Amino acid sequence: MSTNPVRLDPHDYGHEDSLGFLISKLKGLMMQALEAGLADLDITAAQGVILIRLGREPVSTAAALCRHSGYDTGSMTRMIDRLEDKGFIARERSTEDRRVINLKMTESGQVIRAEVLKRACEMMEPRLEGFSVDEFVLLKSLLRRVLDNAVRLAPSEQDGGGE
Amino acid sequence: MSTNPVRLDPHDYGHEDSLGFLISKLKGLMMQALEAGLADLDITAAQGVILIRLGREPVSTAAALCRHSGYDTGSMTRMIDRLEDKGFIARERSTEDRRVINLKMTESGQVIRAEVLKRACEMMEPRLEGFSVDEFVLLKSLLRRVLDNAVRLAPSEQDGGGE
DNA sequence: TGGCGGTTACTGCCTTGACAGCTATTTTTC
DNA sequence: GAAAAATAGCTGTCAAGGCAGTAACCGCCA
Repeated sequence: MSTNPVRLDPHDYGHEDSLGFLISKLKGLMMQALEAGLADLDITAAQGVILIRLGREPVSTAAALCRHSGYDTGSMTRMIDRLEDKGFIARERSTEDRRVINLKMTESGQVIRAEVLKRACEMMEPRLEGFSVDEFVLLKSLLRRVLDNAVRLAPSEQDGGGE
Repeated sequence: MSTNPVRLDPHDYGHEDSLGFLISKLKGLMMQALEAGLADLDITAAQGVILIRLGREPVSTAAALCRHSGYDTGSMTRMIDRLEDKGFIARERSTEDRRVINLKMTESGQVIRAEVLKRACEMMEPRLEGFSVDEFVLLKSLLRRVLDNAVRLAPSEQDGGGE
């Protein structure tokens, strides 16, 4: 467990089969496809992802979204501005901790979120063509292990996902 | 092969174990780690990736880099400006096709590229802790299959990787 | 030969995310 | 209880990528 059998050779690394390339390219294509799928909703893929995340709990905060998404607080403030302008979420100052602003989804936000989620699945499914359920679960578990390593090695700001 | 056994339920999708989340988060952490690893070289992770790619062939063009990386041509022009300003690559108008500007790595560019590649491997290896070589190969092959689907489904601009 | 579509590279313009600095508030420490 | 540290959110500034539009150029086909 503590020894690592995978050795990377700089001479072979950095081409089209490197993990970094596969991950980067896949992320880009997925976001691009989601962007296109949401175009008629007047919402960007980045905004859709935040909506999906925000809707998982009844109330959340900007700081929690930052930890989860990797945005900094300044960027998140303006992201929330955009979603608030569109009427999908509402700010509400906390009475328990007056530093905190609780974020709640509006009714139209919940409607949009459900539609975004549906389209995200519709976007992803054809990209899993040829996969069995077992393979899909295996892929996710392998990625989870790399991600856990990456989180553990990151300088700080861990967020296991629960928050 | 043509039927897809993986069905995604919007009710379950979009959380911390969804493929989209895993890929996005991993990409972000990897780029962030590479960024930190290259800081003292006065080069960004994005620039390093372009250098790695560019160095794989003796001569390439901006358009080829665009197809490979997903950047648009405008962004690539300025990316090349930055790398040229730093003395890592040189522009040279093609005589065969006068629309084309061939990109060549300078000597210092090749030195930097080797160092970037070395540090990229050093960044990645600890993130593969706990993986056997077989598991690593398996992960990449699964990702390659999703990526191939994603490329096939993208509106256009395919680039199998060879070019 | 000359037009027409496609390609290459470049340039404004805009959006958006990162970084640093700030205020207000809470928590910790003495 | 007061000072110090930490946290939450906001603002200014900058860097960088996307999009649209442009000019030069190639290949094709009549």
